[in-house]
Amino acid sequence: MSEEVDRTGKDFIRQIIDGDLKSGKVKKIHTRFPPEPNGYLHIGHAKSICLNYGIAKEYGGKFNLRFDDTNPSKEEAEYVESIIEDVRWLGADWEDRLFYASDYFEQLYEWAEQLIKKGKAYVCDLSAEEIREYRGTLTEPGRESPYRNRSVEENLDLFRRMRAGEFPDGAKTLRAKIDMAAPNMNMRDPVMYRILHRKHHRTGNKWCIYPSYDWTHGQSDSIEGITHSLCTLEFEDHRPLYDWFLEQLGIYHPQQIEFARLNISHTVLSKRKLLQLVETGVVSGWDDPRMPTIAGLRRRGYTPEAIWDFCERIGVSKADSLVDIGLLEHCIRDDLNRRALRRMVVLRPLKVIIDNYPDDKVEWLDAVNNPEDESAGTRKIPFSKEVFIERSDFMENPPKKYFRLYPGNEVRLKHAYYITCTDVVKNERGEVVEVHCTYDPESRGGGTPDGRRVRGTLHFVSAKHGVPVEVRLYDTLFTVPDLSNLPEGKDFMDYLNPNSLEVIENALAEPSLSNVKPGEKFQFLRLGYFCVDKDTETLKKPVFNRTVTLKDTWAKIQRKLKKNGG
RNA sequence: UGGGGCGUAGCCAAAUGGCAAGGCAGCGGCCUUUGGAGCCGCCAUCUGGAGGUUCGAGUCCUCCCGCCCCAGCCA
Repeated sequence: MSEEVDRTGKDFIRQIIDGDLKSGKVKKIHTRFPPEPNGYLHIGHAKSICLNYGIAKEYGGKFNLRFDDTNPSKEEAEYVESIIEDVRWLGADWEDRLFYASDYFEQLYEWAEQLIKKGKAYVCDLSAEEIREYRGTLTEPGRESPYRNRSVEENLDLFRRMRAGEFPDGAKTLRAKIDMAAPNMNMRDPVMYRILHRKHHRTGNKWCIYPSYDWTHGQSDSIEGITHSLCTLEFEDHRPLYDWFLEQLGIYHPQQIEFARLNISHTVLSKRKLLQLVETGVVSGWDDPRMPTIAGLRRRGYTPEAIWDFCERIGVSKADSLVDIGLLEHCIRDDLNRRALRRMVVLRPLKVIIDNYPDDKVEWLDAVNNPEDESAGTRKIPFSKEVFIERSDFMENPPKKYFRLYPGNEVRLKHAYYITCTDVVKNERGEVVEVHCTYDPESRGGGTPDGRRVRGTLHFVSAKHGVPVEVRLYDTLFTVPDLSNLPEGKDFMDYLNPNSLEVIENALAEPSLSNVKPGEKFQFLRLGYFCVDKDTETLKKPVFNRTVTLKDTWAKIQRKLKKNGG
């Protein structure tokens, strides 16, 4: 205790921050999340948001949301709106500090003139292709542009005329004058401004030259007084360039720290690939419940709490990783287990007729809403002579360890009665269409005075009370875990999972589910967690998305039996 | 073959020269009116490899191997 910094268990970034605080390098922590509005946010961005906002909160500091909107040809207002919504939904609070890099265009322009005056930047007439040729390769140094030694006066004049719109797109660029032989490619006279006669979503037609990301990012952080600029690994070798700009300008210097971006198995996390999925119609949109976007996860039924939990569990480091999607699923199960109300829904109904139950009798039985939370209370569920059970809960010739309904076996209908299978009715194709049972009136509520045990408990829906609902079952978007390392000639689109969506249009739900609102979440007993989809309003019937299944021990046993030749 | 990073269990990830945390997955068992949840136990004689320094090395040194990123007027 005392002067030792306790770093145990903290990620390396927090350890650095602890050190900076202790040494007095910084007094208050200030972080930011700097998205480019050219697509929807995904779970990888959530990692960054949780890191940046989490740190600001833990250290009593501040957190900014800033759009890095330096490229009007890719960016749209729709994206800034969705991003704002998603960051807010995740619970990160930027208070009154919502900024745009485009807010700094004028300042950036002035700074550019400053560099020109110092002889550290020049207007270059080389075309894009020529710049590439002059840049050299990874192993050979580049050559200096023939325009590199223009006078300050000429550069200033040309740059001002670039701004004034005298030149067409691509005719000229403003470049930093650094070192064409630098082993770090980023230092080989990088482009600071390009001519782009394009309308910007915020500045409109005010500008026809736009600053590059490299020329914008570090200074934006500097302007905002960001103490720790957290970004992903690919910007590590841009850091010397940012340092160079900041030093030439003589302005406040934030500390950049890089961490590894998130990868998750069986999905892709790159805006380019996600855009492709959207544009090719493989998914219904950025918020398709199969998408790893924040909007998709939200529609799928994920909660901000589960996403935060996930981001905390995966940790932060500099090692490339591929996190098992099972961990994400664990997090949402863990959260929903505690808070989701239980309901009964039968996906693929099989009729059960209880022969010794009175024809027109209906009983309303008590059912616990959530065994994990007594305060969730109870509800009434109807029971009658004819009920539906899950087709998979009956087998005429069951394998070993099958505890569900089969001829002669007694099972419990959850919250209701014990029933015993007495007969099976089949159609001409030999398919079971109806099962006959008898019930034990003594077992009302699910237990008997004699205390005898039944191994199986089934969910059910009373036939005459069942409410038709649509249920959408999702699986992973891709069939292989690692989409970053595919065989020669294969593309990630070659591994799309044809069964990533299965729609069940005629499931039957208990009556309490007849009136639900989009976003509401439930556990359907023995099936999984489900979330009411927004289509509920347009389709005029309840539509549920399966967020995640329950853990399925029986499926595991089946797999084992199969493997052992059972 | 230039530069910048990274290698700890099936997957993440701690460790800061003192006897390899934790989580997910997996495997046993208990319990159960959800084959859910919960509970208990097991799961690295070993840190990419080889040498070296040290009483002591995942941590320090040397060499080697492997993987990722950089040649946009994208971010």
